[in-house]
Amino acid sequence: MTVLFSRKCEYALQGILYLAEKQYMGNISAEQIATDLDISRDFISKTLQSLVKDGIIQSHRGKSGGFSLARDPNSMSLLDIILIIDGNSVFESCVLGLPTCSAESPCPVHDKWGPIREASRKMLENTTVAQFQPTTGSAY
Amino acid sequence: MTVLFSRKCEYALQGILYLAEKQYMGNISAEQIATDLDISRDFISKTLQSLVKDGIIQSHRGKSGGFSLARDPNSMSLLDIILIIDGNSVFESCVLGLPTCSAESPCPVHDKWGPIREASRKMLENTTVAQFQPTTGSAY
DNA sequence: TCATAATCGGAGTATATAGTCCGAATTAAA
DNA sequence: TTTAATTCGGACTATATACTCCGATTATGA
Repeated sequence: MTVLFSRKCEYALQGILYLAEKQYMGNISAEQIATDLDISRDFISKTLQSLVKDGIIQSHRGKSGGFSLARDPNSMSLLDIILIIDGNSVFESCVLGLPTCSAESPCPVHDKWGPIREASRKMLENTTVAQFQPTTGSAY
Repeated sequence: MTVLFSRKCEYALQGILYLAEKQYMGNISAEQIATDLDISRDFISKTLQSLVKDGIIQSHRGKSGGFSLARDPNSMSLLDIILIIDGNSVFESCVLGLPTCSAESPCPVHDKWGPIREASRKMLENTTVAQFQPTTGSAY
């Protein structure tokens, strides 16, 4: 089971952080990414293709083609990626699954969960893709 | 989509907190619970049945039968229920889904996620079912 | 210009989770 | 002892997610 994000989102985050790490190498093939991350080639390929549509990464066909980052890593937070793929339901939904839970009619743990949810959101918002580029010292 | 727990687990938590709230009334029928929580009768029934097997709640068949808490609400934390139904993978798995992530070979957000994970765990551990009984002042 | 290496994209399969249906067993009370 | 109300339990269906397959398209470089 996943923790907070869908499997697709997990793979997307892994893929993007990997691309940031290898950005200086230019285009990276799906084959290469699949091998290094130990994910099926066809599946990571599909996931990355949808990120291309979202404008997060670039792709180039043909010989010496592959994937690379499309945006400035400094202005791309993990939260940005998560919102694009999973939406913000994880930051809005009741942790007990009560559809009626809100500030006005809170569920039994609403107030206790709020600060934790905010902390995770802030953490993901303040973590940029750039932090995983080799020059800033990553530990892949 | 769910936030942290499986849908089954969400329903179980809702059901147990509801039973704590109504404990003084004795057995509550699946019909009644389903109506009040707005869940399908058959489905909440199945979920509660498995909680009976786990020893968390009691059931009684026949006329005026129904479900009630089996344990002392003071010694039953939300964490206990979650561990029984979903296991502890949510507190152990890498938030990015990397199978190799650990303290020795941490993923890029491992250290940032750790404290948040611990905070949620503590919150759930320190929240007992008893806190939702009418005498202690609940807000259903 | 041709062979090769790569993404693209659509359609399909697999699996887990979610949810339903209904008859049998059980119990309380009239 | 009969009736009504309830859980029990097994089999079934639906749906979303995860994942695969493969031919078409595109680009590079010899």
